[in-house]
Amino acid sequence: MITMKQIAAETGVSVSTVSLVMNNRDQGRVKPETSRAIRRTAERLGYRPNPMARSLRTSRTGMLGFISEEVATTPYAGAIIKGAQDAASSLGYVLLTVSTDGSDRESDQIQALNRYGVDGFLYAKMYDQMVDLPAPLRSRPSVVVNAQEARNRCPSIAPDEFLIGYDATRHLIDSGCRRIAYLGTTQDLPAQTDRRRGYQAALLEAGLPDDPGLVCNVGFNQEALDAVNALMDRTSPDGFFCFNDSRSFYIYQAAAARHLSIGRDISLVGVDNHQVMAETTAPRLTTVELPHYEMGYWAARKLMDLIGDSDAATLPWPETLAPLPPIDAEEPVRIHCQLIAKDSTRADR
Amino acid sequence: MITMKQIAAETGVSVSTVSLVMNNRDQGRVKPETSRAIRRTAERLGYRPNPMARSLRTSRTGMLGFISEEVATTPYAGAIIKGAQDAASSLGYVLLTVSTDGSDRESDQIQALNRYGVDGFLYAKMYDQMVDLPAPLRSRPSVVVNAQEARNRCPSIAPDEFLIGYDATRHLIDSGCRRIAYLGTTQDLPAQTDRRRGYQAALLEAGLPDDPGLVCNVGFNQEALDAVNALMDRTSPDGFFCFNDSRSFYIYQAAAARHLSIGRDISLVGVDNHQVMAETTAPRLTTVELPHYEMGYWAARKLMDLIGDSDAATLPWPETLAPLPPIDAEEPVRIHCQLIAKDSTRADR
DNA sequence: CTGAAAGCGCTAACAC
DNA sequence: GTGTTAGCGCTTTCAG
Repeated sequence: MITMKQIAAETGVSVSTVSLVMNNRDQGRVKPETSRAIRRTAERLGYRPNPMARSLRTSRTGMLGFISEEVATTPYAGAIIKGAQDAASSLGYVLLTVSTDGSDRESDQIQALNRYGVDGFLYAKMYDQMVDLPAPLRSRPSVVVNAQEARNRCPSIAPDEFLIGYDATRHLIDSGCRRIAYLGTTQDLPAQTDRRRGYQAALLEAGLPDDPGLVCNVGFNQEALDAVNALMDRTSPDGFFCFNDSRSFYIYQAAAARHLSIGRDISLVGVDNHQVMAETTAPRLTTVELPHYEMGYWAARKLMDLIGDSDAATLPWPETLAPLPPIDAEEPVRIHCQLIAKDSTRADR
Repeated sequence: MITMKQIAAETGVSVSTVSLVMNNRDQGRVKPETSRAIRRTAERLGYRPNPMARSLRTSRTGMLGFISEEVATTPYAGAIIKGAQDAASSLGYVLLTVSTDGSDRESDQIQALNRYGVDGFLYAKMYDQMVDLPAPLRSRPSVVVNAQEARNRCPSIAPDEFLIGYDATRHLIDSGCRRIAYLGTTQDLPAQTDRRRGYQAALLEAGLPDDPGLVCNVGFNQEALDAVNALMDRTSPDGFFCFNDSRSFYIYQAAAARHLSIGRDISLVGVDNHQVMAETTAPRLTTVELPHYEMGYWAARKLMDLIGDSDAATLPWPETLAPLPPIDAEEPVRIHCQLIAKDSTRADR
């Protein structure tokens, strides 16, 4: 590791001058040619500042604390982390990650992050829910990811659940479906109620009846499969909007048993049903993507903004958020869901 | 943040004495009662050392760099991270994570980690493969996770692929299956060849014929499904060993179309088929778990050992690695696969 | 046994 | 314009 001292010696100036130049505080304070000389040797020697030493004076480390629960079980954490990571690293920040499964260890972990001097916190959840920001975070820059802060104590970013239901149903309608079933969950989640509201809104708007017999909320296993079988026998829908992967999977099984082909005989829009269909191609098989990457990205950007990093504003929004895809695609299409950002404009775009 | 200076002032001693005591270097150097007094005020004030300041002198930060590619797409990264995390945090270490998708950014990321002064590196891959440890890591303590270092430049930990095939097949045999199919992948992976060898070994050992007609390597989509359908029509196996999630899924579809029930009519052992069956319960539906968590844990432990932390030896091995489960379970069972650790005894146990 | 002093790499007043 | 100085929190000789 090469230090300012060495640059100073090499260039024949003092350390403070080097410091001024390296921090771009040399406007009108250091003679331009001195500046240039310093920059050149810094370049030549491959100087990189030592963040630790710097933090001792500035109490800013360039590290963001990333707190998430149950990282282990879901694929989504990775995507969120990656998004946050990308935003962070393009501004020279770095992520200090901890996962907290046992709830009591959470405050220990936060302690640890604080000792390491993180500049702020990303508090991520694995599914959209109401959360209380942990007390130790309330006095520090924090952003909630994939959830909503109950008392609006800090910015947060989460999927627009209503729009998910609306877009998915709309997509099925536009593909020609007329009897569209909603296969939801029996769990009491904001996502469940809001997506269903979106589903109904789309039906109404299209002048289609909102037939309660087409709504089916199921749990797991045989019981769920039985319910789906009953639904199909009773109402023979031509399109399905599925709450998640496992729900899509029941449709798959029921359809196979009836020798119905997804995409040919019936259409299906599932939320995040990546796993089930990762390697399947079929028309009229549609995935609503939960934009975990984008949420992570947005949150990190917002956090750096909160911290006071003026460069945060210059960060581009990742291009992956596209408008609704064409409906007649031969390949499975992906609907990118919108986000709701609290405390600022809608996802800032 | 409360500092040594404050403790010194409060106790009426000098900072250096406090330092000695807090680092447990006070044996026979500091009067026991002074030590006790210092410890008491430290306790009372809730003193925690500042790792940044310490690292300035010792050039040890207590941070481990975690490098992984394609974190975004797979659920496994999370599990590995969590394992590493848990091992690390129980010794007071913390994880600095970076993900490198673009290959050229990798060295930048490593640079960044180095500037932050990480004590060593975990280099994780998303599937078992041969890797070359990146050059900048070769001179630093490093451990390869879920892959094998081509030139044995550093310790590594990876699943025992042969044993996966053997255990899975053995499990099917023990459950009464006699015509066991292997549904593999057409990709050229070490996992594919080794698992298949294990499959054959188990058959031979049980005196069952190794019928090539029962081995079926497929790619994706309709083509794969067709192959599976053909396989079932041709040989009607009573048990399946599936390479991964998507392969299991094809069996599911083919079975449903024949009104066969997994668990009742046919048995299935799939590797890591968590996603497909996460919420399914059925007897004779078995998952071979790839112990990502354990690999992360082992690797972090090994790394801290490499770094020279003597406490690393005291870390317990996580209990989750259990022996083969009973075969007549009513619930789906999980087979925990064994690990192969290079450069030390087999997974240290 | 304990404290004074130097220094890790860097920043920020304040002189010159 | 540039250098001197002090100090962030901690460790580590070295005196006493």
